[in-house]
Amino acid sequence: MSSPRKAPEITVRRLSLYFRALDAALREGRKQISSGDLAERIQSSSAQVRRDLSSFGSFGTRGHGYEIASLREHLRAILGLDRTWNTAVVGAGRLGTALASHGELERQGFRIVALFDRDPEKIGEHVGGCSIFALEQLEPVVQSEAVTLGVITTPAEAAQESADRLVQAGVRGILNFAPVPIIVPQRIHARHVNLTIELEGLSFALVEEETKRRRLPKSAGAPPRIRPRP
Amino acid sequence: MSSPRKAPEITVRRLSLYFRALDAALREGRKQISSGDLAERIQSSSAQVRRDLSSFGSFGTRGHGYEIASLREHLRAILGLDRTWNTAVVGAGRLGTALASHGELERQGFRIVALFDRDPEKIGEHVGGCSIFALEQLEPVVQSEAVTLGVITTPAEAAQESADRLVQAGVRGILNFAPVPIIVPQRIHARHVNLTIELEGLSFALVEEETKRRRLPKSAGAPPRIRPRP
DNA sequence: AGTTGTGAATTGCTTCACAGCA
DNA sequence: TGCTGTGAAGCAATTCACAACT
Repeated sequence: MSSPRKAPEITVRRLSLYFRALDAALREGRKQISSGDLAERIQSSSAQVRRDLSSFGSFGTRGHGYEIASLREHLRAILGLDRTWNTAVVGAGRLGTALASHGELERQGFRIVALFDRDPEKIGEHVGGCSIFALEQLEPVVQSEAVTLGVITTPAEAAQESADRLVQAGVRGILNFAPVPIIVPQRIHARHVNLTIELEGLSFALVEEETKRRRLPKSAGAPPRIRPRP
Repeated sequence: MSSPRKAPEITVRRLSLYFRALDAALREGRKQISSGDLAERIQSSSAQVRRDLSSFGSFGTRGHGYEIASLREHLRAILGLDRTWNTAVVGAGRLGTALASHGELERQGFRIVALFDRDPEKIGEHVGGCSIFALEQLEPVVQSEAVTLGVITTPAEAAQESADRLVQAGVRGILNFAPVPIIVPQRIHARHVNLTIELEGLSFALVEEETKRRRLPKSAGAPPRIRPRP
């Protein structure tokens, strides 16, 4: 066991994956799991799994592996999923409403308590059990509902203003889906998800593959056909 | 300059950011840009920028920096954005339709040519200029429309089947938004975006911050008030 | 016998620092 | 002079490999 020092971003990302893999294993009726099995489920290595977990504590038993339910609870607590995070979404477009009606978030403790939009047409509508408010209501609602997380799904132009309002109102973390970076004070935790970038990763990989294939002129995907003897 | 060896994922991700930053600089009327300036725009370091770019070629001029328009074109080509990627979306729920009507994707060359859904009610509807087809139409449509990329926005249960169908039909890359990993053959490039994981990164950070604050009992956010002299 | 937790070795990524060139 | 491109150094993450424990 080691003391809970540091927290490399990428490790935390894997913790989330372990957490889901444990859920799956539990649903299969398993009780114990080895680092090797867990690794396989998230396409990693057993050494990686052990290293990741041991940096937060000593959760396994030598010779037996990890007790699934207990490890799952540990991860839940480490990830902060053992409490409810009241969350506000700014931008009630398709993406914003998709998130609001996305049961998975709710299930993990991210409770969407309000949507905000500039469009007066939308105000008062209900999506997935929560109301759409005018932007001007952001500060009072965030405060009365004790909102700690904000999600921005506005167009690029409105992203920074949305961030400013969220910060002003008192949220501590922001997830930004707008295709521009937002500037927030040091103390605020911000993350950025850009759907285009994910697709660009794929297009890069495909182009790279073509280039590679062109360089070494063997086997173009399909295995070399064996010419039938005459 | 070095030969275009390897391609670390994380570098490619930054190339996408540079690409967008160059767009912004261009809109501001700039013609040249230094590694330092570019770095600032994506919150990185000048050394990082130079290293990243130089691993794909020698695009700058010593003493002057990079010519924005030209560097942008290079990145566009490297990222494969100089062509059109016909893309199919499986799952015409809120997220799927959000993507289909998301102009940004189209603008970067990812043309959504079809949506597929299991629900007979939805079939024949139009979203953002493309039709919703029955799942059974996937293979013929993918082939007739020369689709190379697939996006999965179905519920978890349908994700693997969707992946199988896409692969079977001939796509080469898959972006998966379902909250379960999908298994695809080696030759297929797959990526995974999980909205919950992004939020979990934030909740982890907030919990960690609280823990840290509790350990060193000074300054809880607000600076220590200086007591007014009596 | 089987599997963890972890030092040590390794691999990969980032930053330093400066020669080389416009 | 100013800024790139890049070896070399430094740092971080991963993997190896094995002692420790059930």
